[in-house]
Formats: sequence, C-alpha cells, structure tokens
Amino acid sequence: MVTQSEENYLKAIYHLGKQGSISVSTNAIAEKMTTKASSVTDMLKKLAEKELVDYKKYQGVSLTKEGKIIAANVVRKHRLWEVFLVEKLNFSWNEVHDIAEQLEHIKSQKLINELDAFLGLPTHDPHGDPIPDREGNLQKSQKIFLSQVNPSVNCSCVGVKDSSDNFLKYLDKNSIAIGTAIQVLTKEAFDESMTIKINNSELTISKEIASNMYVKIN
Amino acid sequence: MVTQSEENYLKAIYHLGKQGSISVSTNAIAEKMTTKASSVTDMLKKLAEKELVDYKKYQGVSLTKEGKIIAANVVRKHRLWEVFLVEKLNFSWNEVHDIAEQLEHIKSQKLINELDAFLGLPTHDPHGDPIPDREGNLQKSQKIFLSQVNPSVNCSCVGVKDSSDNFLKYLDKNSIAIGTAIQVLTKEAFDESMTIKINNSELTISKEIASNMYVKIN
DNA sequence: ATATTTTTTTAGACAAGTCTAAAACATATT
DNA sequence: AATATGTTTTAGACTTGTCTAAAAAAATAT
Repeated sequence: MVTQSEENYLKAIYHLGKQGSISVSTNAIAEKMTTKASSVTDMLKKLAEKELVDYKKYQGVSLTKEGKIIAANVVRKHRLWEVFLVEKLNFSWNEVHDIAEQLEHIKSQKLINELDAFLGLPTHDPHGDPIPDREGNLQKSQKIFLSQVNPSVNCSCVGVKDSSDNFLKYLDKNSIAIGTAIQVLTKEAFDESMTIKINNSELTISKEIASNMYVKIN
Repeated sequence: MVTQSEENYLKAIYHLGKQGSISVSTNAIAEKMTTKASSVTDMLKKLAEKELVDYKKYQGVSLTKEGKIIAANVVRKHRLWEVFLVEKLNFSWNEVHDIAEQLEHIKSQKLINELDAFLGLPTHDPHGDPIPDREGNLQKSQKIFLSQVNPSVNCSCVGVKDSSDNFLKYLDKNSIAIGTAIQVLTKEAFDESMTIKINNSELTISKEIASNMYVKIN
C-alpha cells in the first residue's frame, strides 16, 4: 500500500524530473512540497525501501519503473478530476487545483476508468496539460505559446500558463476559452505585441498576454 | 480543522444514536468502527475538547449541535457521491460504499453544492436512504418494506436493505431497479409470499425477498 | 449486600510523518 | 590544497491515532 504522503512525494519527483527519469535533489523536492529537507530524506529512504525510487545518499533521486507508474497514475487522476470539475460542475480553471489535490488520492481503478469514459476520454486537462493514459504514457503535447506563432497562421487555444484570476477575467472579457480559434494577423517587432482575430473581431494583445497562452497549430 | 478520523467518529455516533441525539456507548462505537474501546475513549476526549460531543466519563456520548452539523454533512457527501457513482458512472448499488467512504472526506463546499445540482438535487441515495440537506435536515423517509404493502396498492422501489451480490442479481434478472413501479396483486397468509406486477408481467416473490425491498407508496 | 462480570478508562508503547539542531558531505573560491 | 559555502543526512523530539495490559467504575447475579 502506498500512502497519500508517499504519492505526493512520487508526484513531486515525477514533475521535477521530466516524468521522473532525471535525478532530482532533496532540496528541490523540499521546496516544491514546502517541507524540510530532513523530512524529504526520511521519505526517500522509505520509498527506496519499497523500490519506488532509486536513491543513493547525496546523489539525488529518480523514479523506478514501478514508481513512475504510480506517479503517472496520480497525475492522471488529478487531471481527469480537473476536467470533471470544469466541464461538469462549473468550476473555472483556477479553482480546481486544490480540490484535485484531494481527489487524486481516491483509490479505485474502476472509478477512474469510468470517470475517464464519462468525460469522453479527454487527452488534456483544462490547463492544456496532457493526461497520462492507463499505462502512464503521455501524449506528446504539441502545444506552444501564442507568442511563438507567426502571422497568418491559424491555431486554437488549448490552455494557459499562469491562471491568475486577473488573467482568466481578461480572457473571459475577450471571449477566449479552450478551443477558441485564433488567427495571428500581425506581430510587432518592437514590443512583440500582436494583433489576432477571434470570431471575426480583431484584438491587440501584449507580449505578456501572448506568452501566457498555449495554442495548438491547426 | 476536523481530521478525517474525527469525521469518521462523528459519523459513527450520528448513525448509532438516531442522528446523534441519543447517547451511545464507547463499546458500540468501537464495534462499529472495528477499533478498540481505548482508542475510542482517546478520541472522545479530543472531540469533547473541541466541543463536538457531550461526553462524561462512563456516561456515553452524544453530538453537540456543531458536531451534528459536521456529521450530517459527511453523510450528505457520502450519499451524494453514491448517487453520482450509480447514476453517472455505471456502478451498482453494492460497489459504491467503499469509494464513498473515501469521497465523503473531500473538503470543498462548492464541490458538494455543484455536485448536488448536477445530480438534480436528489433526496435519496441508491439504497433508499435520505440525503441530509445543506442544513443537515433529513427529509422524513416514508419508505417501507414491500412486505408491508397491501394487495392492489401501487408503489415504486426506492431501495434495498441487504445489498448482497445475489440479491442484486435477482433484482436484475427480474428487471427491478430504483424507480420501478410495482403493484401488489395478492398476499398469501400462510407463508407471506406475494404476487406482484412489474411492467405488465406477474412475479411471485417470497417473504424474504419482499422484506428486503424498500418501496414508496405512490 | 457482596461477589462477579462487563464496560470504560488510564498508562505506557509504537508507527508515520514531521520538525530543529547539529554533523557529514559536496562544491566553489581563492 | 585549504577554506568557505551550501546541501544533505543524522539524531532526537513531537503529534496523531492506534494498540495492549492493567486499573477503575458500573452493571449484574447470587
């Protein structure tokens, strides 16, 4: 049995080390989890004992195959629940994280498979991040920042980087949401601002805005 | 903050003592929670400290107003999640309990209110038990056993008492589910068996079956 | 009314997960 | 290479929730 706390450590290692394959430091984990390095060391020993991580003193830590599967499954659950909250229960992007942090620890294989089907087998969560499949494989996300798109290219919004309240309100005001089609019209070399076309209306956006929105080229 | 464990104790007291108003014994709680009486005593002290229960040594325990609200809310969450699992995720009655035991501890007022609305403000869970409202009030359940219904009366199935696999399979086989309309045709005085009408087809059922099904008079 | 049985509480111990403070190790600087 | 700085681990302590074994109180039986 893997405890809730263990799952959280595995998830942190997974996120810090590119799906857990790269070795990450004790301090990095401590910072990510807002805990103390000594607590991390204690936990790493326990996880190594259970063969969920490869750990050598002072050498950093990475996930074993088994650890990677568990971590990917936690991430899968987290992101599926986020989709559920946004699509079915009227939550907005920035409200879902804390609740998904709780829901990701619910243990039931059937539950998560049924939820997946109920949601229509989504491949990305409301922030545009990919949802690991049952085997823990990630669909290679081909999302890029809107700021990287060249004029006259058509793309559609798939997510945001920073989902602060202010930013989401800005998107709302300009009727931009997940799936909204966007065409880049012009790109100003001086300040990297852009004009874009949404639903046949033009909009000028700053570099800050453009580099906070993820899009997919159509 | 109320811990998960505290919530479980409050819930046990709530169920054992008719919504927690009647005083229940240490041993009864221990048995219900499959733990030891000494552990219960420890927890009762803590809950009394937090003014969630009225507790005097050797005198049993009952919920305070505050404790009752918390317990009712846990029960509310448990039963709403059960409805969700059965109605939306294709679970059957007997599969939902363990998962609902986990989900009932998720903390988010908005989540539970939205879920409630999403499910259409249900008043009863898949077992026919009433769902406490936001204030913790129970709708007086007017469910009775099918065995108590008199001939020629129309009613509909609202739940079962014992949800063993065998029993649920029996119901399935005879196309009886929540909401199924049932008319009692005859009642045999000798063995209390009945004939009933479901979807225009007749069925004879034993006393054992009839006294394991809850119905509501139409 | 006293003895016996049952229930409940206390006392002390343990595991999980965390912390602080100090020691050990690794890295960077000169 | 020696020292300074930063990182990681160890040692010991604390909290929560649990347990066992023994003591205390209450209920029951004789």
